[in-house]
Amino acid sequence: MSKVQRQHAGARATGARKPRTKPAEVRRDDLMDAAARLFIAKGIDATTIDEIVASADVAKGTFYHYFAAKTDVIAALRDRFAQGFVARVQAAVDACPAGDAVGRLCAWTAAAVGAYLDQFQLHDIVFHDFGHDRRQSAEHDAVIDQLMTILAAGIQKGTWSIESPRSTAIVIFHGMHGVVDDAIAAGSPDRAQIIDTLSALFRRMLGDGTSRRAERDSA
Amino acid sequence: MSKVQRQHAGARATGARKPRTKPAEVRRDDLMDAAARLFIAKGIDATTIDEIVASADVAKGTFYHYFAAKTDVIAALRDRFAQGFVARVQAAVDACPAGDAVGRLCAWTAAAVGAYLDQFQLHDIVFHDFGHDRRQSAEHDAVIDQLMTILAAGIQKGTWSIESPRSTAIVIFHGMHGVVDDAIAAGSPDRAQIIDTLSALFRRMLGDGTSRRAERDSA
Amino acid sequence: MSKVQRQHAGARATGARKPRTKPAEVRRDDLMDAAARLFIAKGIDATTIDEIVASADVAKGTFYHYFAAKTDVIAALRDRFAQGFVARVQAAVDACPAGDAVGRLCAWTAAAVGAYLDQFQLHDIVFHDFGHDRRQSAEHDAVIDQLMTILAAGIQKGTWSIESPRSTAIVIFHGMHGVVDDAIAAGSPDRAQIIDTLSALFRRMLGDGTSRRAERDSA
Amino acid sequence: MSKVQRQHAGARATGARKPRTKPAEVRRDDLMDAAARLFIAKGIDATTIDEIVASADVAKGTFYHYFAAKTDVIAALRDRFAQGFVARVQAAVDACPAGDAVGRLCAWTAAAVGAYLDQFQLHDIVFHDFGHDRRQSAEHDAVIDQLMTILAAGIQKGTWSIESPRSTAIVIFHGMHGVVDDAIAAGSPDRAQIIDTLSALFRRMLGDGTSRRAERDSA
DNA sequence: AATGAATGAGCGTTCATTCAT
DNA sequence: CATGAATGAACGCTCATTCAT
Repeated sequence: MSKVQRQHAGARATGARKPRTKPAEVRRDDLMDAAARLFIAKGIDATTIDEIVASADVAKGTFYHYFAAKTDVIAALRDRFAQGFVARVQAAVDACPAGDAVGRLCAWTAAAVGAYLDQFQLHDIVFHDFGHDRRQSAEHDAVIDQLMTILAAGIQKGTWSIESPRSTAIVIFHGMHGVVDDAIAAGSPDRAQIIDTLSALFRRMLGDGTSRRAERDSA
Repeated sequence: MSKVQRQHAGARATGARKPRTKPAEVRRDDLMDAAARLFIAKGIDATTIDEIVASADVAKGTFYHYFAAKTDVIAALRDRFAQGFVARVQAAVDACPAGDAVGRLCAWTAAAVGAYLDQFQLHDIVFHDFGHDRRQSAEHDAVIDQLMTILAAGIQKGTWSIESPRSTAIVIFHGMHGVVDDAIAAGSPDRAQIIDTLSALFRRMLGDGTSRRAERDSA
Repeated sequence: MSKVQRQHAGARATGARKPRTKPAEVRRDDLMDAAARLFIAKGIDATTIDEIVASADVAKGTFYHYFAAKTDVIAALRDRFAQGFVARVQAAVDACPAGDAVGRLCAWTAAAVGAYLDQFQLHDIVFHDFGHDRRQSAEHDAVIDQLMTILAAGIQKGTWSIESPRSTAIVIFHGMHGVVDDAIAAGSPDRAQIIDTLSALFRRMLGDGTSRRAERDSA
Repeated sequence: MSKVQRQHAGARATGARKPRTKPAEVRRDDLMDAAARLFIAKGIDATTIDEIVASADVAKGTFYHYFAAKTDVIAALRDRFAQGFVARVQAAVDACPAGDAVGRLCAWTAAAVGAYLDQFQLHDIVFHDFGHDRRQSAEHDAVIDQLMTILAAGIQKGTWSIESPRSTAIVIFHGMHGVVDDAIAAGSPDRAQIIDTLSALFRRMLGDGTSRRAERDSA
């Protein structure tokens, strides 16, 4: 239906509207930051576009200049999150010598626990309605691949012997999520302890000779 | 065409409406079944009360006789699901001798994988918006307790030696979820293989002498 | 997106909301009447649902209880208009003896001019966006059929001889519309004169012996 | 994906944007052509300025260099259409000897049918929301005047005797529109036949001796 | 127990128009 | 001439919930 006739009585009336133009990237980030802040604080559904634009200090139309729909910001936030997570963990892993499979897995565990603990609120937001819940996702796949690469190196060196690297990687990733979630739910999570517990479990699951010997020795 | 015309055409044609009274339990289950069907088919938010009552063939007001709000059906569905899941798994576990910790864990794994595969769609629905995502939930706690009981028996018998039974239980539970999810996402899940893979991983993680010996023997 | 949480703070807050239930037909007509009034006064696009419900003194939701969308009222109004037009004209035609083809055509002309003059504003509204403008429509077809029936009777009796009854009927119908539109545009339309002028033109176009003889005589 | 990303990718890739200046008339016509194309394809209301400028390959602001508002393009399109229609028909009429009233009317009918069939889609667009629908318009008046001039010549020569030339002209014009519309709606319109049918009807309506004599002879 | 008409606050989205560059 | 980021008023529509019958 035609809206031509009544369009824009307002814009004309306001008068002093300076464009306050910013580089597109900055504007876009402003909007994403504002959205993330509000989504975490009150949830996605309870956050209105009006609140987002108010928080980013732009007009409503500007939001739709950068995002086609509300769901688009969520997707953008998800991409940003996933990229950051993988990059952060990878950096920690790469700080270990390429040959030290056990060290790299421990580094992965420590970095993943840390990154997840630092960002779990945003994580919950951006992965809440995505795809078939937690089945299938870019972040998920990237992390699983990351883990499988570490496992493959250890297997090749003979450090570990596992039949299904993919399933193992999945158990590690989801186990990590579960244990951290449990710690968050319980109250004040102790990072060092979570990392120790998980590292021990994972190394044992991988048939790590070191952990087995340690057990035997301590027995 | 307005909704009213259709409704009225029907009402008028029938003449005297019979009360069609059903036992409360049946009505309630009808509504829950209708809701579950629709929730799975189109998602919770996209399902309206109108659709639920239409599917259950009752009037709108009837819905509010049995549930105080839309969220109540979800909660009722969640309880029904959780009870069924735990009961089904427990039955399988109890089919193993009380002393056979390894057997009981394998039974748990097999039953949990089976139950989850059979119900994952409903699972996704009822746990989607619950609490802080997957942190904290009745089902979760019940299952973790169930697992911890199995682990405790094995630890006491000396079959397994683990430091953090709770974390171990969580890794098992979430690992199972993750691997099954991955199989669902991949296409046609092979139950037997999933169960074998998981059982092997879990036994190794528990420091199961049997699995270790098996490894050594095969080496 | 879920609106469950914020739903209906208002309904609860208002307190005293008496249902003021009316028979569905009456409510529906109230809404249609209010819509027609506003559509004529300010145009369809400029009329908001808010105005319609305010004018009909019901809540916004009530509108959507009876009509699925704004376009639905227009369609309902169109049906009501078309039925009324055809019925009114047919009644006038049927007041003439079945054998008097000329009389029936004159009756058609007079009644159509009258009905159109009485309702042209609503006519403009309801047929404005319909189909391919004025090509193809239920009302159009019904009226053309009505006219063709009259013509067919006259042809069979030998009163008229025309090759293309359909085209003739269309010229009559559209000619009538055009002349009445012109009279409306010009200012105060004189019904009797319009009817006389049109009747004379149409009878001549039909090769009406009467009109031809009249011409010859007056010559 | 946000619009901005796409836009920027393009803008950035191109680097220095060439001014791509065109003569004002050409730009204006480009915009009108783009608008006409889109209006016909999706309707006026459904066509946005964004789409028009995208189709004409200019920036949004450029549109407002040439037209003060969206309605202005429609008006410009209407003028262009009306001028073209009248000119085309007039040229055909003027190809007949000034004294041959019947020939000139036939020429008018043939040319009008042809022009309308060639342009009915644009016709529908530009006259859709104009004035009181089809009552009153520049094109309308110009065509009616054109027809009345032809009729006046025939009346003066004694070829025709009609009391209300204006009403007759209107019936001819609207009758033509109606019959062509009907043919369009019916499917593949046969121009020659439409023209023959209309010419016969119109000549009879005008009391054309030729057509009357032809009838008598064939009887 | 069952019905279904009525409610109404609220939100996402659209898009013509402006103007600094 | 040309650009395109920014504006913001306006509106259709949804749907959980109530309550008189």
